[in-house]
Amino acid sequence: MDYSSAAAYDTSLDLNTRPLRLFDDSPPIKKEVHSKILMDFGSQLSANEESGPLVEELHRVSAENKKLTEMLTVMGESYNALRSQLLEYMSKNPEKELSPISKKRKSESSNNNNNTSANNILNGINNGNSESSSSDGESCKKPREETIKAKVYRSYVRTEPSDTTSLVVKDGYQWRKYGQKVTRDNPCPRAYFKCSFAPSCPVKKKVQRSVEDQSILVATYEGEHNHTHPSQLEASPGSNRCMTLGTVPCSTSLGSSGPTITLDLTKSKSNTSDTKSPKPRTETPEVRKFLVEQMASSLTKDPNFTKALAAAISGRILQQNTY
DNA sequence: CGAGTTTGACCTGCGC
DNA sequence: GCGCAGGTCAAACTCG
Repeated sequence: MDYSSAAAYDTSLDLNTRPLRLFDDSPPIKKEVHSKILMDFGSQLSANEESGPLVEELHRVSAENKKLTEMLTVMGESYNALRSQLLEYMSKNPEKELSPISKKRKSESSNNNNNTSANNILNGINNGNSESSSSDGESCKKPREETIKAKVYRSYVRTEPSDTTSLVVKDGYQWRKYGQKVTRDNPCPRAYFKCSFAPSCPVKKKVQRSVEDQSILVATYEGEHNHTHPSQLEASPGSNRCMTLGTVPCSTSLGSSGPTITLDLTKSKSNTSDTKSPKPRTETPEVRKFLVEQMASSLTKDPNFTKALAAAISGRILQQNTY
């Protein structure tokens, strides 16, 4: 694959890390790397061949990328402001709901669309790629199981639009499907999975296509895994690989449906460490910086991620060429 | 043959 | 109490 040609395009994968602004004070690694690639590529180009139009295109795309980055930064700041307002509000009014959600069970399915007004805003900013809902709307679920206290979070995975039947979200864990149901507010069936990696693992997963965009799979996880991540036990390379990037769980999959990179940004810490407290992030700037560095080094060192990145970039290039 | 999936039946909670 | 809807069970089925 010709990686260098990819650099002339917008290679910034929308991994949704910036909008979430988990690491506010972190150095803009992606931007630096990106512009370095662009610079290297640009100098190579001008030195090796007089491809003026290409250089022009390079500059144009570079400027566009910069503009988009700025927009993302602004969005991220808005998100942060809203988020802090929300947290502030919630800490002041812990007993109040943000919106008059009825005690109806339907809140579970409806929180796809109309959870809370504040969450709606956050989701909008977040673009719905990956979003935390640990302050979930499922708390009014039936109290039959102790999972009522289990953490609920959700991840969004974009799939090939043509693939409207598969309800498989590859997150590295082993899941056993135990049921499927068509729910009222979504014509697409919802699939129920249990973690089959460890027999005693209480984690359940519900996967359903989004009503608005059926190419998006909404995976709702309930509970916490009581075992280590399978990829940590068997680090065998394969078409699917899961890894934990520092503290950000992430999975990449290179299936026939194209590369999918899922950053589980709903968990800012590792599975084992965040089982207790869903409290807001309190990392110091130093910690954040460390996390970012760790994440970046994990990314650059992992050959599979490089592969996935290359595949994603080529996919994007093809996509752009069709416009 | 075992593991995983499918699917209809059943259970449970909630609103009326 | 009844009906509705979400969640779960388990027998039948499929696949490697």
